[in-house]
Amino acid sequence: MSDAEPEGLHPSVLEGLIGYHLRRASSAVAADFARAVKGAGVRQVSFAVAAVIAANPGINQGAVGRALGVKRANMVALVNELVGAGIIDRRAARGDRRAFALTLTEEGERRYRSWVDRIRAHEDRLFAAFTPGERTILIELLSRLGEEE
Amino acid sequence: MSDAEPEGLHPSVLEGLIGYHLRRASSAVAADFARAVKGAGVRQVSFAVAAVIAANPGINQGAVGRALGVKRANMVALVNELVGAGIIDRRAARGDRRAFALTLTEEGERRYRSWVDRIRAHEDRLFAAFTPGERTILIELLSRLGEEE
DNA sequence: TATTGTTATACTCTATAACTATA
DNA sequence: TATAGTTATAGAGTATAACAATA
Repeated sequence: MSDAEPEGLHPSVLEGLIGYHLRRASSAVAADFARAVKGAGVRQVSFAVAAVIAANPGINQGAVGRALGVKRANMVALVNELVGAGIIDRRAARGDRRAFALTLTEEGERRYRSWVDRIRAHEDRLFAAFTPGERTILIELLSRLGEEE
Repeated sequence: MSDAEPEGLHPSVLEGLIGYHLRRASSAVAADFARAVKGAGVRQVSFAVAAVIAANPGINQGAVGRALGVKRANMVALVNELVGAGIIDRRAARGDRRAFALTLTEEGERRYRSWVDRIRAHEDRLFAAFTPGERTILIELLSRLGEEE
């Protein structure tokens, strides 16, 4: 059935562990994601940051980090990377002089949309053998796990 | 519904991407795994190695690595770690003088069983809100993804 | 006191390339 | 030529601690 034993090995305890399958699936999907956006100058995390900003213009770094489970210390390089690439704009936030308001630039909007297209194509390819119902169920089950942290 | 936006943010494209939910879920489960086995001297990967050896006594490193998607170069430290901890035994393989046959030691069998107990408890706790049917479906869907590599 | 953003740093994980000894 | 195991090393990814400015 499942093929964690490609050389005809005996199945192990791992077959019954959700964590094991999650680990394998997540790393396989991440590897295909990387192939899909190769040369586009974006990674899973930086795309996630761009997506949260796209949906919430003017949001600050800390809020993006909390939404994604990324530590504030690690947000710095991530935001610098996107600012440096001309994807996002970092302006002083009105009302809080400690914070920055993040928005996509015009160029960033275009790049972001092309990333979304590539990534949707990658998921459609990878999940071609899944029915729409199966995809929905998978997302529903996974989203019950990922939001605690 | 889903809570990737804990501060009342607008939902983003990420909500519809399986890869995103996989990433979050996998890292949340891995973090709980780490808490569950804290002090037991085992990690997700080393447990996986032990599990494959437990189910396939006499198997060699390369085969374990291929079964788990771990590069042979990285298997070395992993096997050394388990040998050093007295969990597994590394003997010359009969019939191939390049390879080693790996088995659990007696002590290793005991430790392995206690790890399995802890890990099953961790999964039962984490998936308490999942029905047995949901767990089965989740494993089934995930196992269609993780075995390519 | 708490929070925003920052720097510096360390630790883990994984990938690649080159080597040896056997097959 | 290919495979089993090894070494060395580099690059991600992520975590912690401490700091300045502001709330």
